[in-house]
Amino acid sequence: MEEQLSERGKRILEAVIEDYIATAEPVGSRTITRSHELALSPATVRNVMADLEEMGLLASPHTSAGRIPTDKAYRLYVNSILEAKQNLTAGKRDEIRRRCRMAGKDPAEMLKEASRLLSTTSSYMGVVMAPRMAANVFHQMEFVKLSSHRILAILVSQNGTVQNRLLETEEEIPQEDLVRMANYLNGMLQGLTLAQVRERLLAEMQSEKVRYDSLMAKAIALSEQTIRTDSTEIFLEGQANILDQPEFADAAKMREIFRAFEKKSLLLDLLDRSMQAEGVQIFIGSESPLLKMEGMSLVTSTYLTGKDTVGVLGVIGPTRMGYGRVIPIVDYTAKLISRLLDTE
Amino acid sequence: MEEQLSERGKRILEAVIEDYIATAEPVGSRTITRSHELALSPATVRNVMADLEEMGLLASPHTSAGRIPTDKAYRLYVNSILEAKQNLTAGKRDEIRRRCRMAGKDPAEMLKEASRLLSTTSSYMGVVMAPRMAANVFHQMEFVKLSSHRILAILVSQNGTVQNRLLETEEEIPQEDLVRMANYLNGMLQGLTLAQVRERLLAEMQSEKVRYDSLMAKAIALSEQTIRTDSTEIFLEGQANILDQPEFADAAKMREIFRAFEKKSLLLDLLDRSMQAEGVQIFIGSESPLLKMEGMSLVTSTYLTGKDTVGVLGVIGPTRMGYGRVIPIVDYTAKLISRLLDTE
DNA sequence: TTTTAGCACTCAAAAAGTTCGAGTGCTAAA
DNA sequence: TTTAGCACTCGAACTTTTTGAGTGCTAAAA
Repeated sequence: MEEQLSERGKRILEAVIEDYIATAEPVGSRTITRSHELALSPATVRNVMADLEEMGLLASPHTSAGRIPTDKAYRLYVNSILEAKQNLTAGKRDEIRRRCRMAGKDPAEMLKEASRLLSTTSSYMGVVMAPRMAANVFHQMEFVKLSSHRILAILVSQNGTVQNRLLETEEEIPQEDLVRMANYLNGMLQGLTLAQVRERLLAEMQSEKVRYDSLMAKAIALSEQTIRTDSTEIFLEGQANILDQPEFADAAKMREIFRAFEKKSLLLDLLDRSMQAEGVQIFIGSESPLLKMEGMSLVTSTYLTGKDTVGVLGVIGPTRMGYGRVIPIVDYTAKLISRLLDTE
Repeated sequence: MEEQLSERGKRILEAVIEDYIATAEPVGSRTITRSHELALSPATVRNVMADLEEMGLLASPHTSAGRIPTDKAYRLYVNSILEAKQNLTAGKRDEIRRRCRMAGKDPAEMLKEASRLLSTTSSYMGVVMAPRMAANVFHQMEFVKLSSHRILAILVSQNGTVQNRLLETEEEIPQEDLVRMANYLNGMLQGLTLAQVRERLLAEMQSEKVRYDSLMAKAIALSEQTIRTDSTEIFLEGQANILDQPEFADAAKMREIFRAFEKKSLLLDLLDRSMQAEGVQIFIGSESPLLKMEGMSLVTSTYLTGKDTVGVLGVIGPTRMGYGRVIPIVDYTAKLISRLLDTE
């Protein structure tokens, strides 16, 4: 804080971070002079490291161990990476593309595959938050009669998402009425988001003209029932990957983490927050409000359909994560998903 | 083997198993005389235990530790439990019923909830294998036109399962043709299982009469595309529960287990096998062909719709599992699910 | 002024050594 | 056939010792 970070300090800090990322062991002055050619003696490095420690960028677990980067140091490091946007190798890019394509057209399927993909390519956990149902744009609605009192309502959104709901009706509704209802609704709701659709339906239910037309009243009641869901889905894959991280080797820690992720609501908060801003975002350990996230970081990026940010995806790993490797993966995957969702 | 198991031997074996289940520690002669009133001295118990060891029912980790039951002993124990069918407390039964009801009508949703339920009530892992899609009975099929070249095909099975598939067509098919196609198919396929449907469609594609009717040819081709899935879904819940089991406390073991369950195919084999016979079945540790199952047991029961066994559900836990508690849970849940699926 | 060599010091982790006690098997008496 | 008694075993837990990577400081070299 007090003093400005010198060029040399920066170099050494980077070296510490990189070594620590690679080994998960506190790194000492000796190690650094060997692995990064800095043309400096360990003693000098020690002096600099002491300064860095004072600035709150390094910490020593105990006197006679090496030092480890603090969250603040990671932040600095990550910011410098974000500036110098790296690119993926062509191979990686191809792999990602290929696997996303494979998943087919169903958006949910595709997002799940993306999550799996993020986890395998990063070797941490992959996470994808599906677009809020309410943000989807209405495309079409159909009612299919299954038996005298059971109707299957089908709601198709413009991005290709399909929702079904089985409805039980009091009285039998003839097939041709169902068709008329669908036509009427399709005309009325064209191009609205599902959130708007909902509002519209509720308004409509109050209106005079509907009171006198029991068929329309029914139609509206039915569609209101159909649309009454807004749980946001989260795909979390590759949890087993974090078992390989040495920092979580002990059983108690592991348990804590698994328990934390079992409740997806915590994760949801975090992802929601990263949807506020566009593009790649990074939460490092203590920066996150999620208590149990101690020792973990989250790299996310938003994805869009058209011009609207609709969802967010990313990678969760230890704070000591290969950011340089992970950031481009997340970035590229988000862009790809945006493109794939858009062509629909 | 050699010698027949005496009544007293049986009592003592049971005592060892129960203590071991409760504590996960090797149990010694002393402990047993205290916790189960057998009116025997430790020395006598020791003698009997030595016999049991010779019969391959007990094993000692080392000379100066107590003894632990072998898989063979568990088998014996479990068989005697199975005979003396225990019942659940009314409270537990109510809870299970309540939670299953809550899940609503969608079969997939219900099975997932059942899996979660099995995991929380047993405090091990819950697993449910959904009915093979192919075993479902065809009820109805509809085609909904989304845009000029995109059709949404909807397949409804008699148990209420709905499948959608987006199809792209070369040429535009008018809405009324789609309706005719659906009618034709619905007539033809009524009451067949999806497996039979598939066969029928393939046969039909060859037949003369279809060759000359391009509309029918199209219909059949489309529906064939729709039905072309047969992945069996498995719901596995409560994995975090096994982290609490002391036998899996060390990190390496945990990792192994999580990795094993990540590939659901292994589990699928095992569940498939337990579908061969009806009712509650138990696989104990080494009896299972699944290598990684070392130290784990599986309690399953089949569930039915009508008279046909369609799926299997159960609990996976350590070999040292509270069988007496788990077996009735699994049994009751399977019966309940059968009933709920049936009323549809 | 900055860098480096030298040195005493620290402290966790690994290795080696102790102690403790639950549990065993055997023998001989009840 | 059962039990009391006893010597013996051996892992778990605790202590002690050793080791070595790493540190901070000082004083000499650049």
